[in-house]
Amino acid sequence: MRVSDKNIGRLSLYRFLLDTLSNEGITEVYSHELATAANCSAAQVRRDLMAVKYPGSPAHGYAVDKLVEGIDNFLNPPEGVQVCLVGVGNLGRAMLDYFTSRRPKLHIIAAFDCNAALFNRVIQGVRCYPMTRLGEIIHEKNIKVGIITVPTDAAQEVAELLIEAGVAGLLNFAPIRLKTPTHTFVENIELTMSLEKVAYFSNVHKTKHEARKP
Amino acid sequence: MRVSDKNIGRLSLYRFLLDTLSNEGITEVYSHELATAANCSAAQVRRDLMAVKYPGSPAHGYAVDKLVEGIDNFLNPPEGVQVCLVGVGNLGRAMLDYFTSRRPKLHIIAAFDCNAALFNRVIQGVRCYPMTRLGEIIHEKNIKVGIITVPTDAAQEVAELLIEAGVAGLLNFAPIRLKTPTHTFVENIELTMSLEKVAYFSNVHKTKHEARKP
DNA sequence: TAGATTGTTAATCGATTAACAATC
DNA sequence: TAGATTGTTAATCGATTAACAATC
Repeated sequence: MRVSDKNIGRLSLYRFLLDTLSNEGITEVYSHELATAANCSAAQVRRDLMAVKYPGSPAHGYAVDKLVEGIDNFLNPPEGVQVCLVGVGNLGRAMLDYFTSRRPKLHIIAAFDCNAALFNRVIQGVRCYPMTRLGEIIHEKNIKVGIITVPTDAAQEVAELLIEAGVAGLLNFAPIRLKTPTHTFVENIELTMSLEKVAYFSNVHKTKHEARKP
Repeated sequence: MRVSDKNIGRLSLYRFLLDTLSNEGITEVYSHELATAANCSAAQVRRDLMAVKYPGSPAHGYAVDKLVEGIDNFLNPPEGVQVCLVGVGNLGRAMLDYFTSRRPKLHIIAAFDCNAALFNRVIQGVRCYPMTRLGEIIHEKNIKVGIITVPTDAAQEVAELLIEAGVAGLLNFAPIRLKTPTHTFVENIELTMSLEKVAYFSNVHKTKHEARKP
């Protein structure tokens, strides 16, 4: 089975729903329960979970804790993925806060900024370094993913520095299309698009088109 | 033609690309140029633009400025959409900053927080009000969209207050699935999913699956 | 005119779901 | 066993693209 962008997205979503169930003390879950929560069919859930290769049982469905483990192992390599963040402004701090202890195998282990007042400060458990040490630290700590939360003007330059230093994937919050080599994976967070979707599908437009959940 | 979530997303993306072209002083654009930039086919672009009903010309393609106008008119109602934001922490401030003057017809005109130190302060041109005045101000200013940037624990309660007050669409940054009535449109910003995608498709996994841009 | 692009339909492609044997 | 669910394929559905007449 080809594993697509959408499969990964749904697996991440199931993972999140399973966390919620786990917190409620629920130990078993059926495909149709995850389907309801994720807004898709039970067959879809079973199909997605096939990629994870964690088998369910006709009698008991899936064991919540084992399934979480299975999805984690599938999505992230066992040794974990080292992540850095560039741009410790409001958005950067919010992201350091957001990602703290959300996934055991995704570690933000360094932040970079050009503001000297931040050097060596620890924010949300992450140490802040000057931009000049970016290449050195990425090499040393084997960082493979970079989160870009710098102002738009600086984003392209930062992307190039990160790629040059050996990062293979970027999560980009700046509203520009980064020019990157084809072997680099870029995920753009398109916030304007998201707000525009909400504005469009809110009943403001009810007269034109029927609002619906996609 | 049915207008789907994806169409709206791409239109918003074209809109963004056109802004860039406009800044470079380019006045005409062909479908295949937008297609290259948006990573889709020229036919896709032409098909999407049909919904906008702004006609191109076989000789000159599309006029950049008119097309921007056309997309704006299509995506947002002429009178504009009033938006509020709840939760003026790091993320809330970052969003107030981000959305400033990005779309002429999407106006963030109020922010709410329970921190009394923020009351009546103006942040990025947006006045901050106490939560107790939420219903009153949403009515008064005819606000139809709410952005939720409060901590996870408070998100469900805030969503209910917003919907109660008459908001029709929500942009939710909290990592939970909000329980909302079916007539409310909710767009969830799934940041963990996004980071997980980057980690997966980065060459960390090259041995398992070929990394690709979706 | 010749060449290129637009608007639009038919064909294709891929993703989702229905269905069902195997299993508990 | 009977009833429900899993894993998996075939059928369906919807979105994307190829193709082409109309147009500049």
